[in-house]
Amino acid sequence: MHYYRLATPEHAVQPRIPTSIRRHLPYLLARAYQRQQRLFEAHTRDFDITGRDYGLLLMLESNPGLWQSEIADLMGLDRTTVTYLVDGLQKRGWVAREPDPADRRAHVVTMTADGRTALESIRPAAAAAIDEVLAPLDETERDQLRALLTRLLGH
Amino acid sequence: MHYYRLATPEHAVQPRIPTSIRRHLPYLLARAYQRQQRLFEAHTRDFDITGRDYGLLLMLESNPGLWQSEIADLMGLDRTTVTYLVDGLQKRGWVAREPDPADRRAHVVTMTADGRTALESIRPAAAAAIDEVLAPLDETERDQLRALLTRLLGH
DNA sequence: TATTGTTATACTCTATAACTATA
DNA sequence: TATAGTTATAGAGTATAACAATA
Repeated sequence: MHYYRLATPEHAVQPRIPTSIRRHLPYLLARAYQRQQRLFEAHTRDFDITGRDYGLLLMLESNPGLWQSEIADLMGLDRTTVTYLVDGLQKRGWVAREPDPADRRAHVVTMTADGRTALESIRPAAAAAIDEVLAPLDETERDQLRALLTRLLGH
Repeated sequence: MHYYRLATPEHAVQPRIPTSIRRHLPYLLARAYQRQQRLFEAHTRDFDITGRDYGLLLMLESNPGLWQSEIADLMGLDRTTVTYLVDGLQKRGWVAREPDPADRRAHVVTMTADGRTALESIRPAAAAAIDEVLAPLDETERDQLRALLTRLLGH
């Protein structure tokens, strides 16, 4: 890319991200997230799923019967966005909504058998994506990153 | 929120993010990025700017006269997305496009005087946002996070 | 009155494809 | 032929406001 500029003395200096920006944590965080998103997409191209869909399935796996408002809290999303998200998974037959007998305003969301099957088939691809994202870090560094991000989030 | 559930024995267990997810790096990265985005928005509400706009202005500050294709490379974006991004900043009068005399296919993007003024007025709010995001970490931890994310990105 | 969820709607961001102008 | 940029267009994701059902 930009061969002409590189070959031309006046333009021989390739534009670079200045150190002030390369050391800027918001920039690093945004680029890391961007890379993670793209690698997840690349690895799960054969499955009709996004990273967030996958995250919600994991959430439901360990926490069956969540209310949509609870999903909104747990994922930091608006109620209407959760409606949209659950709609999509329900159309694929991966989750079901049932009214909560204890509070009929609320709908309880659970994974279906098809959802569990889909989750199992996607899991290896998701794991491969994570492996590629984290490839530059050894186990100790991954633990450090986990600890730092956990502190950052106040968890 | 969910007062009824909390007050009811059957529902006394508040739904929690399971440890398996709380320790999941993709989840932590996504939440950290989400938090950063929202705090930037909250702090810069008085200015008509997004985090990415701000990042591009910083990029142009230290690298005046970038081609749009170079911006695309540096920010990991598609050419058409850069057109859209530069359009927005140009409408606000913060950047200007000029054809590069050395290669008239390309447009050179520079900050205007108004752009520099805007950047200076926004900088304190952006800094406050970053301070709030990073508040849980001391200087040593910030350096560690910088180093780990830099390695993650292969920079 | 407050809360859960839905719907209608609109806006932002992103990318693909087809184009133009230059190289 | 290949590259830089634009335009038209479409799709994802997000949110606000108004609403219905229930508490």
